[in-house]
Amino acid sequence: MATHKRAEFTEAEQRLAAIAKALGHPARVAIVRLLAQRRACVCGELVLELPLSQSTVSQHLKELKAAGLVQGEIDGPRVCYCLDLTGWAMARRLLGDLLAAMPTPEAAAPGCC
Amino acid sequence: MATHKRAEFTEAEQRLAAIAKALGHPARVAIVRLLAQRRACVCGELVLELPLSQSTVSQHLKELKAAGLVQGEIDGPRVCYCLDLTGWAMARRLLGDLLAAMPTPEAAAPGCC
DNA sequence: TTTGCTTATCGTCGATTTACGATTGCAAAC
DNA sequence: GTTTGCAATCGTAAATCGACGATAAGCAAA
Repeated sequence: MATHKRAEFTEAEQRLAAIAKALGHPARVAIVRLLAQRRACVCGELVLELPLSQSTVSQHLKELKAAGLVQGEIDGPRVCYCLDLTGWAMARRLLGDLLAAMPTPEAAAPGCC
Repeated sequence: MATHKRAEFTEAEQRLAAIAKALGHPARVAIVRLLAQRRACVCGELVLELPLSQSTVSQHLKELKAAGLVQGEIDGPRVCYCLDLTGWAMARRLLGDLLAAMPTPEAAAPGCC
């Protein structure tokens, strides 16, 4: 099998993978969509909008926060969540780069498949 | 905790999540990048380019195939892998939709955070 | 047919994810 | 100082993931 190239993975690859992973669950896609929709920051309303328990929603929010896609600020007894626009700018850049590198069906590649 | 809305999740949310999940690993990002780079379909060369064993690479390819992002054709003793352009068109659409729904830092939202 | 190469699959292991209820923590209101 | 309400965390259980070596399967050439 020869030896590996041990190239490990690029910083960009890991960042992109982390963002993609954070979006790799329907609930988290739904959450960011909800946050984008009502620009005003909802908090526990998310629980009412989702078919999940409060603790589960809290965990998903934690992962989105870790991925840098969501911010949370304590606002009195409740917590105000909203999108982390800086993180989304990064996501836009990384995803855009990847998609730009992928050929489109129109520009059919001369490849074998 | 009131009762849930039981909205479950949209078809689009699930599709997008599946695609994102497939890209949620650095190795798989690296694989699709390699496939885009050398338009000609590489096969086991991927193993040489990645710091992973043959079986692991095969599994990642299987997941990418399941997500509709990669195609494989048997070509004699080896297998010819390449991007599934139809799948990438879908990915482009779904990811584009999501990113379009997200506010940019310039268009600062009047929200609370 | 047998050999050799390439890829897929099996079996396994530990780590991680997903989900939930129960508990804790915290800030405001009483 | 209590009480109330919201959200985070803990603990847990089932499922999935990521990785590997070993083994099987497929095809071409010898």
